[in-house]
Amino acid sequence: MLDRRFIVENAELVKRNCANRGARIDVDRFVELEQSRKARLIEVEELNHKANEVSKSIGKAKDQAERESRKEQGRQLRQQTQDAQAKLDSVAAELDELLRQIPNLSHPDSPIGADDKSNLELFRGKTPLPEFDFQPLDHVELAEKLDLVDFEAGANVAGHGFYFLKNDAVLLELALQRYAIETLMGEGFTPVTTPDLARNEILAGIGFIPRGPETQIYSVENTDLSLIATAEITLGGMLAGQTLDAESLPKQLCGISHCFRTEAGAHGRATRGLYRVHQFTKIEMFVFTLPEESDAMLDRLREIECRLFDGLEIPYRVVDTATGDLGGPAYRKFDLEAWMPGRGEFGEVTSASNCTDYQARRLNIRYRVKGEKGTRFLHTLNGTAIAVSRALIALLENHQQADGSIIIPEALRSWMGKERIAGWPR
RNA sequence: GGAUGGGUGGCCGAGUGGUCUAAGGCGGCGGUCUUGAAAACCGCUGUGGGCGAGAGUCCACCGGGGGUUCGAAUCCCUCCCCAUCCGCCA
Repeated sequence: MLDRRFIVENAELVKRNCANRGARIDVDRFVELEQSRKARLIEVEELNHKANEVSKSIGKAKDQAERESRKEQGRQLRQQTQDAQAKLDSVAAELDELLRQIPNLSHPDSPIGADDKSNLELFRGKTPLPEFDFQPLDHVELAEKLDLVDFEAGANVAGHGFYFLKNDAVLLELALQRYAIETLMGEGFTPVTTPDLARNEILAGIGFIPRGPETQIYSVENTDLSLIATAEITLGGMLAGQTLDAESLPKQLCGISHCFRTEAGAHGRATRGLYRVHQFTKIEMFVFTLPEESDAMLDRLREIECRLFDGLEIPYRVVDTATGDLGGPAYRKFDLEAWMPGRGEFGEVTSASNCTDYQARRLNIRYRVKGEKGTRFLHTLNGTAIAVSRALIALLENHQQADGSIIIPEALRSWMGKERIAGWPR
């Protein structure tokens, strides 16, 4: 969320930003409520002050009669305080509701537009689009012929959108994880495996809405826990409530987790195969930085993603995400979209965001500069290293051969233990 | 899951209803002394917020939330977390 005072002092800017992002928020109402909140806060503080004075005087009162009269005075003041506090609370609650809906500011270079149609292609990866001298198959057909994925069993066990990986697909998943982790460790990231569940409070701090008809989140009945949609949630939550020394930044984590998504309302749209599934494994980067370093760090995350996909020899394009497609927390977002021959189009495989202090303010993560008074909110960034299910699609479809085999890119061979998934006679 | 003991400032730790304005120590910062340093001594040293041009002043904060009371770190309820033991278990 944004700083309250900033919103009041920059109401026009915030309004314009909300419009660019397609967020319908009554910013004027917010400003009005914030002013009212301050007035009520002053009232409560003054009453508290008076009541504190009275309470202190009781201990020093000289006789019983005086004590009793002061007590009565105290009772009245406390009653008034309570009434004033109730008014303050109700204003604050409405204000907070609004505040949480206001999206982050946007980077001046982010393309302005209502949705992903306005996303701006920046450049392409090193690998050219494949040219097949045979009719290429999509990953679902390939997986079936090579016995790599069992969608039917997944559906029987857990429903549509679930699947079993089998045989070389399992080795590929492990190889992809190892490849990503080794690369990131080389970049100074600390590898972690994270819980696959988190408290709803943490989900909300990162910017997810755990309940409601539109939610992407599976929640666990009779608890305040949800299945995580990304390790961003747990990695960001790892330091919730903490104040770090500036010298300890940046803190770079990479987490392996499963990701669970209900995909509510997504039916009928790209639901074939592994593209839009309810569960997948993902290696995620998460970074806590100083504010002045977050822009450069976002570029770095994007570069790492490019290196990972160049290494996998998968063609992709890099996209600068339009304001209307940024979601709530992101200030700027770059996606990598891999070429997927089966779909005949590019499909999102990674996403890197600079969330500036938006998540840090919600999660109360601060830093302290040696010799300076007070603390400030740090910046958080996240980026996909490898989302296994979508990386699998791109790998299988781009590296398929005329004989039905799949060539394993050089970078994965040592982890995979082979250079080819054997095919079948076409 | 059950039992017991805990959670206090950057860290350790005292504090069981009213000068708590949270003792004391460690660490940190500044000073005295010294050629310099150490030691010793002296002083300062939390976070968030309100009002104020500022000096300053007020409010809140002792794991989170709620309650009792004129008054809560202290009493009550509840949740979370930590430690130890028991049970279950890969």
